[in-house]
Amino acid sequence: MSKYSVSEENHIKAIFHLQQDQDTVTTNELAKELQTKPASITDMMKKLKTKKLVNYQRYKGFRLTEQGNKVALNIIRRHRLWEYFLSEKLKFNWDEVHDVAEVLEHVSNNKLIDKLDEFLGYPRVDPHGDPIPDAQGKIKSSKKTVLSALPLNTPGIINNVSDQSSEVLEILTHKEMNIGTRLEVKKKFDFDESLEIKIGRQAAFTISKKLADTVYVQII
Amino acid sequence: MSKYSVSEENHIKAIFHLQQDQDTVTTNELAKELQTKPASITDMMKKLKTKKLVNYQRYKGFRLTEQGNKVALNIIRRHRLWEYFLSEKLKFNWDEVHDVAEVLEHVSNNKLIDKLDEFLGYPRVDPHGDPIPDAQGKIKSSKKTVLSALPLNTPGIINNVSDQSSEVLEILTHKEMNIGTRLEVKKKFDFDESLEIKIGRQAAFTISKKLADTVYVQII
DNA sequence: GCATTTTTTTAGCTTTGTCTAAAAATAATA
DNA sequence: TATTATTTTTAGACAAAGCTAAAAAAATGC
Repeated sequence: MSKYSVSEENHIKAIFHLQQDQDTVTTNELAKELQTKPASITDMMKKLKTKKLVNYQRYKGFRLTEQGNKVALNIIRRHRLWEYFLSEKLKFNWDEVHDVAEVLEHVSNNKLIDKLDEFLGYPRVDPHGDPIPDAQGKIKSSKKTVLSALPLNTPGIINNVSDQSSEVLEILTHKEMNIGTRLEVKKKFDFDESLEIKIGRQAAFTISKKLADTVYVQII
Repeated sequence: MSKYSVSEENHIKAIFHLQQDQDTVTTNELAKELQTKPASITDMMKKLKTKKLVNYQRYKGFRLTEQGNKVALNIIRRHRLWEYFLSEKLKFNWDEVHDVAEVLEHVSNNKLIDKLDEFLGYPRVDPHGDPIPDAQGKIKSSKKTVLSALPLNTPGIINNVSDQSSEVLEILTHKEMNIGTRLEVKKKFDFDESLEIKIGRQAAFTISKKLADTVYVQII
């Protein structure tokens, strides 16, 4: 597996994430995701096409090739292992790990990553509950139920948060909603779709639909 | 402390090392050290001068400013902490850590480095015995005696190896000469200045002057 | 189905960091 | 000291990765 530039890796990773819930990624979408201009995306797609990492025809959108997917999973593996390291070993808060891992993920030395994996005890999920691909790029995603769709009075355990921003993670921490937290939905308000949540024997509290859409639970 | 590019950091670090044993660093020397061309060095020196990191007048050589020294010590701190981490935690051999640390040293997040330092237990030397600057950039260098100058039958403990190449480090490992190893010089041969070394109760063996010049000991 | 809007691409420019070739300054030597 | 050799700098070019403005293609709306 050859080496790619930081910029190439960021493009590959962003396409990987975007193509999960759509069959083709557009120039504008990717430009928005990477906070860059559409013209720059076109240039990069041409380059990644010659490197056989994306399938691309002009005006037709794009997707990663098999090889592109492999590269993406490797980057994601590095990112999530570093996140786990920062959180478990260096005691970073879960809302601080993402930005640091964004830099560390580009240190592409496979021996380093495999030894880090071993040192960490082969963790299966990162601090946000996202699965960590193994050295072969295999990833097992647990089936996720979004909190906003959890039926009333059904106990669930938070196992994933889809938003990595410290904005969201700080609110969740403040409400004591962490990975592994067991909770139930006690009430749903039609007016604004907000939810009343109960954790353990604490008093119930209210969260917005928007926040509940970022949290995933496993029903137990 | 602002952020510098990888290339800028590499230039700063190289100047720092070169200026230890000379009062002024020349264009050609730095070009050789960084495996680049003299013309490129001139360009970079102009840039680092405007950033007040080097004192430089054309045709007159250069040195780091106070600020340049601070930046250099910070880079060296990062490098050596990562080396320690790779060696102690990830179980890399001491001849493998340098190259990986060359990349990791450029991740310039102070919180990361300070937390790494704490996690590692504030180590004072890296796997080659080189001192690790603290968060304030303070560095304490132990007085070093070069092995080739150690008097006969005087016990010493290896506390530093000045060559980071795996070539040298592999030979030393093979001869069981590591940081902390206690040894004595039993004989010196005038012809080629080679030395006969004795470690513990093993049989004595011979090493070349060139190798002995890379090893430093503390006399006990 | 044609005009308008939106999206995407192209063309050409900028910056960073490198290079080569030639010119200028300094150092070495006869 | 004059000449030659060496070192350093300048000038100009190139690749990577981004940008703006304009052109081209596709999508939308009446």
